[in-house]
Amino acid sequence: MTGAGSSEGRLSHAAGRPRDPAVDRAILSATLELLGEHGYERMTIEAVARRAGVGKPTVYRRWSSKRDLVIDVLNHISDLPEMPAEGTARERLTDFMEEWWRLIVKAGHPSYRLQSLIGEMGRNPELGKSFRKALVDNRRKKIMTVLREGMESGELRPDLDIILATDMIFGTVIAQRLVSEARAGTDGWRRIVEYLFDGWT
Amino acid sequence: MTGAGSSEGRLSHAAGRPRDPAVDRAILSATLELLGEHGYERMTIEAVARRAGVGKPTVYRRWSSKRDLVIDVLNHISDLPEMPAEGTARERLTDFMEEWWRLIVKAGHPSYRLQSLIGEMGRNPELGKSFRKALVDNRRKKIMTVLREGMESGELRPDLDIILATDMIFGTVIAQRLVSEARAGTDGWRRIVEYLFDGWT
DNA sequence: TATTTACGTTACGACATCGTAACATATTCT
DNA sequence: AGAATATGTTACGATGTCGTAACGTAAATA
Repeated sequence: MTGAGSSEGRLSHAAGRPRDPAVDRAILSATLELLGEHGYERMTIEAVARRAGVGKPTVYRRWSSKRDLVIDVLNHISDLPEMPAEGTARERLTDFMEEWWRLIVKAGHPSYRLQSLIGEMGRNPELGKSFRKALVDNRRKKIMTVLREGMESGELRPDLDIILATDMIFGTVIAQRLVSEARAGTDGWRRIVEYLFDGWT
Repeated sequence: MTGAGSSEGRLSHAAGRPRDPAVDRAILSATLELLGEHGYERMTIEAVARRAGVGKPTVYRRWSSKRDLVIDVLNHISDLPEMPAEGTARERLTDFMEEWWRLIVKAGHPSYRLQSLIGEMGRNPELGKSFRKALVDNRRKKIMTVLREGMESGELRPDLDIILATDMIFGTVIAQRLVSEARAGTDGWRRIVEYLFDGWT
């Protein structure tokens, strides 16, 4: 199936009206927003076209199906923030969480409304893997890596259950977003790391 | 709108075939299972009827719409586990988490597959409140209460951000279920409390 | 200017689901 | 036995969405 940019194979610019890349971007952007707002089932191609300011055939000219369009969108999703390379595990995680908060809560980027699709991973046979890749895998891997390095450096207890510890960070973000609706304090999720490293007592 | 049991208003048993309460239960049970498996949109009344072993008109005889049926199901959902009344905050939370784990992971009760619907709360205008009530409110309130009591008793730091702390517990459970698919260790989520009270260092 | 391709509008076929009608049968009470 | 209600089967109308066809217009190149 072809996606956006399928004209790249032409060696020279043949006659005919060239596709407008801005249209591609508008469609992808509209899809991202509506996916977050409605979820996969409720989102319609008609709504995507309207939001993008194009006609439905224009969408189907680029993507052969609704499913392909959503897969393409999920594949474009940013895996920011990056994990800082320098500093202690605590410092790196603190900076990471603050930057993550900045992206999600402060900037309100549409891709970050996708946390609400977290349940689709295990329930949507068509797109489960794409959802997981877009929403979970990359950031979770970064967190696990820094925790492992913290254990190796003696900064964290050597018997830390890494899977559970990673879920504690990741899950807190999900709960803040979906349950408390990210009316998080102004500390940019730094306190998550503080509570986890120092404990509540 | 009438739900199951609407015949209760009859003072005496008039002529006619009485409704079978087992049919009510079969429908509610089938709805719970399919809701967890597929989510609200993909779940169909036809599939519910088939799973319950009844005809579609039998479902619509009791609930006037798909939405009413799902609301009824969500209202029936158990808010177990109970929070133990005795002991320190740590002991009570530890027992609570272990019992929660027992219900969700060990017993595999269908209602506990509903965590995957956590995203519906903010996205589904018809049922958002019902989802929130069924999936979040009661247990979250129990956790917040015991944390507050721990602060008052001096067991927890007096400046603990209760909302965030509650989300740390609640979110970890969500992540364990949806991300790590509850291949939690055999310690029944006791370690969550240990990590949160003692910290990772 | 002619040709080629993109585009939006409109309409449509195919399909799925919601919810209900019609009806024969089953189950209860009077 | 008759009346009343529940039930399942079958079919259906209404509606919505997916995806596409037809067509006139726009935008590019030859």
